[in-house]
Amino acid sequence: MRIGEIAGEVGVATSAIRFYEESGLLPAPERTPSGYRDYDASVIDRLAFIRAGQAVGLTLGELRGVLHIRDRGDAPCRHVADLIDTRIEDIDQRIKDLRRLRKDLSTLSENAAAFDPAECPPESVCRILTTIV
Amino acid sequence: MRIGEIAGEVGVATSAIRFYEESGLLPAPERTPSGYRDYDASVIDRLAFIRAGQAVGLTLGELRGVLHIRDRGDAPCRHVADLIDTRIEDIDQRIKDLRRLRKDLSTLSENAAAFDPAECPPESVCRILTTIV
DNA sequence: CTTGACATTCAAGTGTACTTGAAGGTGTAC
DNA sequence: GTACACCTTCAAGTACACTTGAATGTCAAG
Repeated sequence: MRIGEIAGEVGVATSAIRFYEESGLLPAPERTPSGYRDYDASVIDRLAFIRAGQAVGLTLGELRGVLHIRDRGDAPCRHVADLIDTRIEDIDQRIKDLRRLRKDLSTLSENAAAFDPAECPPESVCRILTTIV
Repeated sequence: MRIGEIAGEVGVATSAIRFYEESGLLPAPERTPSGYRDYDASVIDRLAFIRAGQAVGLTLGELRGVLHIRDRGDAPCRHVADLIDTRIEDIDQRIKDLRRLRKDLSTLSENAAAFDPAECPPESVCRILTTIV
């Protein structure tokens, strides 16, 4: 299969596929006599895996690690499970940070409603923002 | 005041200050006879404003907009209030997305615990991740 | 008078995940 | 035979907010 077919099948740009090859996420495929990349269907699973990993926020670097373990012949289950758990911790922290930020912004928004622009001194640029810090 | 003093005062790198000037967030300061930047204290408020804005997730582009309004002689209150409200909407969406992602990851993590690596077929790289998609 | 901390400019690098552009070759339908 | 979609490589660009490096100049202390 040519690169365009694969791309259409998986829903990813041909440039992304070449980029993944370049980045060590996909093996270099066979070539037709004229030099076109000639994939076999297995690359579709590999791309599906990459997409699934990205969808849960794993980086290409992390996915490359998983793929290398698989390519070595081992099952990457344990490694993937660890990545997922780390990801969960990251997300919990991110949500916490965002909640706090949201609270601050709500306060700012309330302050803003109560502010009279005519009385806002120019030297601090905008008092609304600095009321919280 | 020289750039290093300002930087120390506000807690920002000298390179960042030069970058802000370059980017139109800070006016070009006076120079000493030898060519050193010679700031007056007002730049400290301006940098404090930039830091406060960044702390609530505003981009330098947005802050530049606010500063330009202030430099035109107007009070940017209204504009800042709008930016804050937009930011709040963004954050609510982000939190929603992250919650959903977290839920998916929890499911994956549970699946992972139940998987036997020995029975994981190599062709899909790692079945854990693709169980959700 | 030299050392060392500080300053200057300009260009280029950082990280992430790609995309875009240039200049060209290939495959197939009409 | 020619149009047109598709493929190739390689370099550079994108967004964001800076940092780093090179080569050089300045200031205060000892």
